[in-house]
Amino acid sequence: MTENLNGNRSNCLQCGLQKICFPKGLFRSDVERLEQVVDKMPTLDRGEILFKAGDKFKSLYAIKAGMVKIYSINDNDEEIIHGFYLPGDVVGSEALADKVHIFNAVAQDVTSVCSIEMEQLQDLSKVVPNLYTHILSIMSRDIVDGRIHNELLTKKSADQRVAYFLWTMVERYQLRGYQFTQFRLNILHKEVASFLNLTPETVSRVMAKMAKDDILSWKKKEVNVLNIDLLKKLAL
Amino acid sequence: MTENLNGNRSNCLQCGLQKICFPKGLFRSDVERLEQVVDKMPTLDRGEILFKAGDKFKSLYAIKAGMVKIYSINDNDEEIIHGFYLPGDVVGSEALADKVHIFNAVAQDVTSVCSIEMEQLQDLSKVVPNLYTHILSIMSRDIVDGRIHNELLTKKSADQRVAYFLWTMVERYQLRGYQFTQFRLNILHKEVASFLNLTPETVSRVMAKMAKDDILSWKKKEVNVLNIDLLKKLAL
DNA sequence: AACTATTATTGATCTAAATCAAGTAAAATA
DNA sequence: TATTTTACTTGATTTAGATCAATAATAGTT
Repeated sequence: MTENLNGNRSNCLQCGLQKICFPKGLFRSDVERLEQVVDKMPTLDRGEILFKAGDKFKSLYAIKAGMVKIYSINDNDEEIIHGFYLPGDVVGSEALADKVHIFNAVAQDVTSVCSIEMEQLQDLSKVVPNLYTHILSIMSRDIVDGRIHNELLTKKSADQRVAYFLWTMVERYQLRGYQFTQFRLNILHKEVASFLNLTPETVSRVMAKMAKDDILSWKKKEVNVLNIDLLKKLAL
Repeated sequence: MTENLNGNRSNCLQCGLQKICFPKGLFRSDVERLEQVVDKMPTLDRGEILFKAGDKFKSLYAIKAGMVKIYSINDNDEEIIHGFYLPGDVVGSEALADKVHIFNAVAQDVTSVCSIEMEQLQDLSKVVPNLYTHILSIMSRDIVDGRIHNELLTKKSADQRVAYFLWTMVERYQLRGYQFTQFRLNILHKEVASFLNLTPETVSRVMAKMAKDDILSWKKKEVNVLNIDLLKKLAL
């Protein structure tokens, strides 16, 4: 195990995200060992880069606070957003095969991230085999999420896509114990549009309809959920 | 290591797919050990099920010959095809998190499959740590493939989607050392349509155009590539 | 506070591919 | 082989959401 001189050693045992994040399902003794290879990184401001396409892959990243957006740029210079990641989520695993990142990850908001160096993690896995099982789980979820998202984009109407996006954000914040009937969502319409394969105009029109129907309002980054049941019904 | 009484022990070292399939990148000694946990399954006929949504996950499957289609059924009873898998490809990893399959896998043609029981694989990984690295690679590729496919479905025209699909099939068969200017492709138009989020009518129209332009013909399951450069150009 | 640059809204028009329709061809079954 | 079913083809019409356009609101900067 290498010395950690500059990095800020994290404290998984104390962290409120234990039940959601990387230590999920590990024994207390294993989490104590895991801590040894997890570093807290300097806080990122909105727009700051966590990694970008072409960067060498060295670590997985667990979001501690804030939000991270994963995206690529296509031939048309369009930004294609593949996901928004919240506290407890782990990003970077798609680079494991080639050890090079092929997507970009930027802080969507003031964001704090723990880095888990892959080499150290693999060393530790020899002692804590559960760790590998856990990475496998995270990745299999990513595969499934990708396919579900595919289905959303290809089989659902604009109304359903926007409703589903908002409803899952509500669900995810709720799971993390946040206030979820009223929360800050620092995402632009054009980013939602990119994620859902719509135009900002269409997102705007759907939002207007939702506000009119007293389902949900989203003004100046503040989401107000007015009728969660109707939102869910629209989403599914 | 449990006894293997009924299964047909496979022979990875003799298999022509070594360079593509699961043993890729493993030492000869490791492949010898891997063989011990790989069983050849009875050949599947077209339409026969490898696993279906709801089945308990026990094994990963490596395709030895033929083709496997992975799909789900949505609320509208539509078949949503997530991928066609060729010899050397490994399927089933998306079930690792919950140990339950949520997609269906059926033989698209006469198909032969090797099964790799996950528990045995995990036992073996304690001795051959490279094995885990390899599963991780396979899964990270699946994640990336999903996102690339997403981009195909959302940003490309019907012409481009069909061209890309055919071109990748050509590439994949070529990689496997098959004849690729002329090959059997036992997939229905409506299946291509499902995979590419199009209608069979649109696929038919695109194919008609490609035949007219002497790029590629596909009649009675037989593909004839007439101009691979033009096909590639259309695809990218 | 004034200025500038983004972002969001709303309406009018357009378009790629879906849907509808009506046939032909191929494959499966008797 | 004849019959039935399933798959493919081609044309006419429709439609959801994109694009174009012209403000309005918001955020960032001097």
